[in-house]
Amino acid sequence: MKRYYITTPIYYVNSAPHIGTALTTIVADACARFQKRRGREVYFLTGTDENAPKVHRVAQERGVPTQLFVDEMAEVFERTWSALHIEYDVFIRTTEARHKHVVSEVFRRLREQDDIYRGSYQGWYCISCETFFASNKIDESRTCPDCGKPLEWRDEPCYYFRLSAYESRLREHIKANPQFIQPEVRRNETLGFINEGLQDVAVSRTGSDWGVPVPDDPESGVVYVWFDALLNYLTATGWRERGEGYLDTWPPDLQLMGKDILPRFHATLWPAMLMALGLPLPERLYGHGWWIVNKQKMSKSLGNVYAPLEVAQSLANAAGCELDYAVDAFRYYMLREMPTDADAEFSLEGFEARYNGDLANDLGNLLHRTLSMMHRYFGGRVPDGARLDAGLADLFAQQAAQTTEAFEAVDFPHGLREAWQIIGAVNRYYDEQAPWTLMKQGNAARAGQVLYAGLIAARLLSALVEPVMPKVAREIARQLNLAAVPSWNEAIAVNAFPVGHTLQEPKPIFPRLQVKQPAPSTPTPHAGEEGRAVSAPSPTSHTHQGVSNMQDTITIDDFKRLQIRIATVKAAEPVPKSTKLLKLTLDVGGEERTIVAGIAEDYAPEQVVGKQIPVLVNLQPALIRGIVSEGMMLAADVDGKAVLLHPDREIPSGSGVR
RNA sequence: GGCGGCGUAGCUCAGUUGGUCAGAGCAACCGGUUCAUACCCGGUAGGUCGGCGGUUCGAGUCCGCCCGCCGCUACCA
Repeated sequence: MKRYYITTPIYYVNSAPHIGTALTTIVADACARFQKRRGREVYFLTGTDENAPKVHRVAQERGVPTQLFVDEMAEVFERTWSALHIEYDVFIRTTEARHKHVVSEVFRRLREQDDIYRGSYQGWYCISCETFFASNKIDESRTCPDCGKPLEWRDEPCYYFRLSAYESRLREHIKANPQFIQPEVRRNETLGFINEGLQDVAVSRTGSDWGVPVPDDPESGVVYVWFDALLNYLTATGWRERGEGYLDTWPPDLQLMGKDILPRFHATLWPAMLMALGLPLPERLYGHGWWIVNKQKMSKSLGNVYAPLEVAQSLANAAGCELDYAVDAFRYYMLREMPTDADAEFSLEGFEARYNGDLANDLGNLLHRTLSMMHRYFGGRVPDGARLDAGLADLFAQQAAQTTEAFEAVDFPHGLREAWQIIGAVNRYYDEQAPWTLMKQGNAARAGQVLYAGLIAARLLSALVEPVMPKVAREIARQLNLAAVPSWNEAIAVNAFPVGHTLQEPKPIFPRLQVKQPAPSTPTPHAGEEGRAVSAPSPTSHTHQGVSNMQDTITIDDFKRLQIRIATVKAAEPVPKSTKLLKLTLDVGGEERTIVAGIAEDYAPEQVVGKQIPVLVNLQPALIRGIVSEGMMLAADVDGKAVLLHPDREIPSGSGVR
């Protein structure tokens, strides 16, 4: 029987995993675990894309041999995934010999059958984006329209893949197979892209020898990194060396990725390559949305990139919960809030709310109160005559079925909502039946029956939740004293606990996070405020807000969130095309920072160099006039004029202010 | 400009093929309960389902136009 083959993209190794790559990988892992639980044999592939010229360049900039660099980065990815409880079957690296052989062979084959032909290319190329731009798309600055970096002029012979030849077949396939591209937005987008006419794609690049050399023609450089990268999915099945054996895995059942690489790569170039090879196409391509942070895209230059492990670790620290469960909580949050069609907001507050609400109060507390009563009333043993009320049995079965359906559709937010209804139902059931009252009335038999529902629910939930929170599932099973988390099919059994079955002592899995003291009056956002917020964060800007609320008080904890340090101004220069802005280079105690300050009307650059000033250093970075401002200087505001503040005497840069 | 999508309670969002669809969760307020991790349960939301028309016996749910936001794409005469 064919294995369920699921893939993530291979990730660029020039930056560490963030919550975006974590999302794709966690979704893939949850899908893989879900399929396994349902009894399918699964083959789950992830890996790293190491042949990109950009990777080579980054390594060179850091003065590290490229192979060493990619080795280290690949390890960072593997370690991160392992820490996030990702259970992949293969971790592929495109620098592996077996992959390079596949790339060469595919290239050769397609060239022989004239799907790849020789031509030449002239145009502007962005190394960072690995993309060519037509002359009419760029302006005189000759910078990349996407990333703003300088473009290089390329004029060289090169090989083309005959993508245009597959235009109508691609369109027909997409139209005939609605499940092929999901969600629907991406499908429409892809069809739109195809309908504008597909151009042949340049599949060789000169200028860098890092990558797979064009076979039999090394003069032509290396194979285009996307052509190379997409083939990893084929390599991993053993297509080249296993004869027909690879068909136990091929084609992929589910290929997951971010929405950005779906329409033009995975949904056009990739299937066209497969058509050219005469191979079956993937069953389903799924492109999820992106995380946005404070209404902005995550980007390194904005500095709003979260590292998944740090997020989990900080929760573990704050809540006093085991790291494994904090990691699972992070997985839960990723999947519960997973962006599908549109992008979705990622926030620590949202994460904490899910943790306290869904995990501590709902899931954790239900297990805990059930086991507590079982121990208090029945010595931790399942009493005689306990069985599940029929109404609840039906509801459990129904919710499990809904969860299954949603997980199958990669709709985790929906599936988890369905599963959580079981918790609500049991809590209500407890409330109505009040086993504590039954005990006082001496009706232990009935009380045992009521609590039995909680045991069955907890057992069922351990199974339903396993794809999302594997360690938590195991811990639930352990507290229930089960040998293992039940399989998906077993989980719905309603007579799972024999009479006399002993239960472990309850232990909170998710210690509740202490809620911060709420501010006396919660400021509500006013219309129009956002428009002003984008103005340069000059030290005087808040005076324009006018009605600042004097009676608003904050807690000491609020204040402690502000990190203010004394910085020494190392350099200052006016920001071009602005009248109020100075770009300051600061020494913040061994660390150099750039900030943009709105003081140019009051101070000349040379007046501030060497000065020591207080700076809010944990302000969210902002892009101002093309400069990333990593903090905000503090100054007095005298009728709209900035007046610098200095320490009483010279002190070390980086000294804290409180 | 073209194509696609979105705009539903303070917040985050569900709402298959038009007829208990005006909902859930969170936040807030009130009440109940006490087995439990200050937890759980119940109640309270005067939401013109972005606006205006239309189709229909009946429309968040279909059609047209408009406004606002987003994505892709094109930057022409």
